[in-house]
Amino acid sequence: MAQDRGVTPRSENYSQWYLDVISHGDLIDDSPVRGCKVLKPHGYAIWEAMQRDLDDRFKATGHVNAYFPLFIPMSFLSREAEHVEGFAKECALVTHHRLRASADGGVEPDPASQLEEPLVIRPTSETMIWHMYGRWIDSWRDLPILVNQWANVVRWEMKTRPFLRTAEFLWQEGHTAHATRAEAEEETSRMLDVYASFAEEVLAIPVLRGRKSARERFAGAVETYTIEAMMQNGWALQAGTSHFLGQNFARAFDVTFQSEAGERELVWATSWGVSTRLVGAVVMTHSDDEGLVLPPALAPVQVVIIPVYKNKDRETVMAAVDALHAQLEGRVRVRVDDRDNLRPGAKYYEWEHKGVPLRLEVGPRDVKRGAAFAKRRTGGDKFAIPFEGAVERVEEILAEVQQALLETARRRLDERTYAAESWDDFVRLIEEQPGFYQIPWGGDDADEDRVKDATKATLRCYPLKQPPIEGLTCPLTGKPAREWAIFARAY
RNA sequence: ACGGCUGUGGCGCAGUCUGGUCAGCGCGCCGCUCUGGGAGAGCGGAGGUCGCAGGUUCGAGUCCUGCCAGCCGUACCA
Repeated sequence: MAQDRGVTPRSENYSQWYLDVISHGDLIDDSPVRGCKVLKPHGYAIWEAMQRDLDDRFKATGHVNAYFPLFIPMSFLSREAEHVEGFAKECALVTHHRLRASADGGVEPDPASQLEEPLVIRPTSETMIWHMYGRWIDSWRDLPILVNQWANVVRWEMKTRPFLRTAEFLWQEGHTAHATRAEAEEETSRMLDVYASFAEEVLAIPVLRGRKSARERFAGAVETYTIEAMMQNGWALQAGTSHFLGQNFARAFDVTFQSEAGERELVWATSWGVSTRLVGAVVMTHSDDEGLVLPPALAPVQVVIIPVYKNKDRETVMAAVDALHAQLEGRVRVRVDDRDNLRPGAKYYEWEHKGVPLRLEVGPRDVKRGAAFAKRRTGGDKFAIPFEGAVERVEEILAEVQQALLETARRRLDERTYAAESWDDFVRLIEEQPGFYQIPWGGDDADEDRVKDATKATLRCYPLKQPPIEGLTCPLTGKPAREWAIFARAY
């Protein structure tokens, strides 16, 4: 079934391409539970690599990790009015704590074990954490609290897509408490910058920093800041958010502190998070019609060495492979594929599908001339890398590939950021030419809804970098322009 | 959640309309041999209560009902 081994081309069916890349890359498997996926070792390794790098960045900015419970008393969710409205529709509940044998031979909840108050499986942890912060915060000397947690959360989504939207997902959520508004605002912006530089430096995904409109803002936040990435089909993907929560949660959970001046004041809050959705962002940003492409800085395996030999050459080839492996190990993430039941060609395809940035082939001819035969995952002809000094050359190549991926993605973001002259113009263009539309926006919430109803495009953000807008008129509403806004179709 | 389509060994499918050698094909998998620079070949094997539960019938993969899951579209959302 040679024809079934490939990936559906992007041009033919972009959604199917995405699913094919993930399945050929061996990242995920279906689970028996609706909307829940299994992260297979290669998929999880990508998330682990993200975790490691992000965790270092959080620590470097003064944060510490902690862990809060999965179960939240249902009454907590109702404390903050907007928050409950935002999440009520997608909460899973635990109502019993015991099963018993049922008449049909199976099991059923034991009615006697019904909980007095159902527990919500956390869709996010603001409520639990602010309940706890109430116990921890007494004086200005207890502040700031800069805590992050790595956790799973559950949001009962109707429509799921691997990595981009699943019922259960892995993420980190930072929750900080501050004595002043300015300090909390500064934290919000600092963490947005952490996300943006992580996305660009490690994931090779250029992002647009912006502020969410009221309609798109996190339920319970005063302001939500976002990094928006552009996928290869021109759709936007919210890749991370940082929220200025004001005093909303402090008020809801009655968290006050005594200031230096001796006054009782409400605590200021932020929260910020990124999730396994970022794996989907990487897949969609860099992969091609051959399959997965991983940026070297993120790739669990950066270099794979494939021995090529006839039986009579086995020993000499393997000696050279082992020497090369020893040279690279510790400097780059390298793996030797010495499986004897596959021919080299089959291995090439497999590792290409898994997104490994660089492949080194070592056969009798290579041993003779003292160089490995190399191939970049991202294209170009095969080329020789002399065994001597190979590790430096390999590191150079990985750095080049990393850079090239970022540049390609950045070019796409730039080239596909458009303007629209009028409502009709916009409605037509967003369909024919998906991308980011930079609009001098003058509309209100209702106008925003009208755009969405007509085009499915949403106001992704108000970019933090705002060109002058004085005197411009909003092409979509005819009203005086207030602020530049990005509109796009989004995941 | 709504509408359309789909569910048959691990994967991709044929068979369903017209109920009765209809449990089949390709790939993959296991064993051996020859092989080995882009998905190798030969020979020999293993593997399926036909998504689940009821119903109609002498007889159900095939017909009926319900449920579950997946895909596409729509609505909602990180």
